[in-house]
Amino acid sequence: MGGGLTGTPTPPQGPGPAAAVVGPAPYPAAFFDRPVLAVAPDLLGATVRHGPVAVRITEVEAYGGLDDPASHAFRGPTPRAAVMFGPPGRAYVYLSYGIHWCLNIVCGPVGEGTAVLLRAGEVIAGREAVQACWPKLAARDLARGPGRLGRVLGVVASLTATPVTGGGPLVVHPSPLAGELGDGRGPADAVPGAAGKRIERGPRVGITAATGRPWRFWLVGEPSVSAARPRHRRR
DNA sequence: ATTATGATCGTCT
DNA sequence: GACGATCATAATG
Repeated sequence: MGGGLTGTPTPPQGPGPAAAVVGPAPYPAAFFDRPVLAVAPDLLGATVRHGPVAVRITEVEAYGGLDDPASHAFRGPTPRAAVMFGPPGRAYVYLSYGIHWCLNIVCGPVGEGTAVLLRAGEVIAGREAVQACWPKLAARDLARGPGRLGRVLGVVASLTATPVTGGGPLVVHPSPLAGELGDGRGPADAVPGAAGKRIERGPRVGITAATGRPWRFWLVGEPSVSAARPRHRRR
């Protein structure tokens, strides 16, 4: 894993309502209070939970602050982007193309304005209910793409600015054993976090500015990551 | 297989 | 008033 903070974090939370949830402790705010380019790859393999649904993150993008023309924070703390300049470890939710609610996690110290966009993942809890809602989608496609990921998790505007470090409706934590997916993999095959997985990086997608920055990160070999699928090249 | 287009609305100019 | 950090569907090779 990366340097320093990626080990098992010390849970800052005492017992409370959130303690009833079984699983690893959430990442503390200090995990997100680092350069966004350090946090982004460290989030690969982590889990986002909202109610009964949990997604294991397989693809992310880093967005900078005033220095990143592709970032919503580029124009400063406008009403929409103000959350990005707030404390790290909180959700930044925005409406994409008038249709899709997409989820970011704010990073860095207050005033920096950086965040990680969660672009794709694998549904590892609540999958039956999710599948029932979108029966035409293959399991690997349920949370593929930021719009679908947000949709599966039930991300809505009111979640913006809520902490993901515990005590809020959204929680990000180190990935538990993936065995609960029930897709043939037993707990013995489960991979905690991104351990054993290769991480690749490349340009961000869907943007028109700063396209040269390789600020997109993904787990190699994950079906939910479109870039991981070898493109059939014509001869 | 790839390409084109409509949906739909908050945000910023 | 224009433009998206996108997706689903339809048309076409």
